[in-house]
Amino acid sequence: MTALTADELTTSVEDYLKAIYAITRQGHPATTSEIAHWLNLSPPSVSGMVKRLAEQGLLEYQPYKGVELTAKGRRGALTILRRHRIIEAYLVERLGYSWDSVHQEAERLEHAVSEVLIERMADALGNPEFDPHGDPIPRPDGSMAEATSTPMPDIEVGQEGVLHQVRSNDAEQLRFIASVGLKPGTVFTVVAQQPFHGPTTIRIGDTEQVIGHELGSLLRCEVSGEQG
Amino acid sequence: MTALTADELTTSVEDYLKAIYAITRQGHPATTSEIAHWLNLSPPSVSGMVKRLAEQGLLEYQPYKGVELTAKGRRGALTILRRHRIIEAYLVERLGYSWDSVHQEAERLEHAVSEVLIERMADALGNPEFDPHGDPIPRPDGSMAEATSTPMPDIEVGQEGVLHQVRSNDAEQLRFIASVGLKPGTVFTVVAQQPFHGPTTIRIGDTEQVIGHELGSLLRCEVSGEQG
DNA sequence: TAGTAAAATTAGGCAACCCTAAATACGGCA
DNA sequence: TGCCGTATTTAGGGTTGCCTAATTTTACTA
Ligand SMILES: [Mn+2]
Ligand SMILES: [Mn+2]
Ligand SMILES: [Mn+2]
Ligand SMILES: [Mn+2]
Repeated sequence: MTALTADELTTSVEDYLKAIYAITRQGHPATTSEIAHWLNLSPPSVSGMVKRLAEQGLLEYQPYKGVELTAKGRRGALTILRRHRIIEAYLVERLGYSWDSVHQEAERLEHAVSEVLIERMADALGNPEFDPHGDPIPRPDGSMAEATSTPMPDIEVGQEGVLHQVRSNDAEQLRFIASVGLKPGTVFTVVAQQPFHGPTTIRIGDTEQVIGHELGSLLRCEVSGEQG
Repeated sequence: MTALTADELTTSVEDYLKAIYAITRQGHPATTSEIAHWLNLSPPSVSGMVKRLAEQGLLEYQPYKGVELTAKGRRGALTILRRHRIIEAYLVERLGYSWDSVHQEAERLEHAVSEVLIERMADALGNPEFDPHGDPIPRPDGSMAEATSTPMPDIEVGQEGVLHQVRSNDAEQLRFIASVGLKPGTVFTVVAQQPFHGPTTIRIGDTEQVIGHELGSLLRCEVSGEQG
């Protein structure tokens, strides 16, 4: 009776769905330890929860084989993702948050807002397609814009690029990226690229910055042309 | 260790503090059944929780005698009340909510917003002193404006009044009040007042409305003068 | 194909909260 | 003063979610 009627997901469940969605985006089922690591929980906690989620029909679970979301689970994940990203956009646009500080606030609010509030925020912003990190905002029907963009280290030396998307939720990483003058929309030129996963050197305006490969891979850019 | 460091209160605890604050405003300790009724819980649940809150130093509890908030508990209650009322004000001012529909949304959001967000919302609104229902918004230091105002049934026939405050959280009551054309700020004239807790008849613009005594008592007004 | 290290699950617990049923305390009245 | 109804607490349970320690499974390697 509860399972059929209650459409409400708990905060924990919503965060699990988001995590599993993010992990499985990479093309493989989410393993227990990946989920545990993502959510900062112990593997046994994940094992237990995953069983409950499977019972609720939110994911398919094969012991020792990892999990994948069902259509219902994916719908849930996309709903929360929409909430999260609209909240982030709203906080930045209307309440003066910096793009590298909104994530935490959204992480809590996403579980407390109503559908009505989300749609009002979206309307107030003109129904944006991307959040402040360049992540596409799922539409109410679950579809979303796909930003096909290039990791910064893959851009050839001499090319000019625009940073589109920062694929990180880590506050320290985001703060660091912001501190070197990068944010979605920033235009830069690749000055040098070390081989063997070495760092990328870029010029932003008249300052040069060196970005390690690990961080650089999270920066998704559009190549905007040759630079004399 | 947990009790001393962790300043975070759970959603439940925050709602208990608000309830107890509201009840004890009336001048007497809050009884178990009053709290249970206010929060829609069973008395045993309240008995149990109240013990936990006393251990956390949020209230003083004498079995069978009711509870009263400690200074710490009152601080907590006022913090949530500030959050709740600023959220209500923001939703009405900036996101097009009607004053009779914001309460529920605020009831959830109040537990999820950070101090930073609340202060940004308050700043965006110019640090208002009252929420959309006319309730005073506690300031960060815990002080608040005191609206000394008159219950509608106490206004003499022929007097003009301004509705200042609607002392109800009940969605149906609020909707009804809104439906007869009343909201904080509405000017009206008392046309008739039945004795023995009978209804009040008022004129708003050119329509007359009859308000029962129970509802009328929740409507706090300022008498603005004689009306020819 | 046996051996093993890593990954995952099971076992056993705990804290927060809520509930119903049963027992008990309180306060007013006869 | 003693009885009685009401308010309150205690007893006993349930769910969600998280944890550590122990066990089991898997997959890889020798
Ligand atoms: Mn979250
Ligand atoms: Mn984002
Ligand atoms: Mn609440
Ligand atoms: Mn209010």
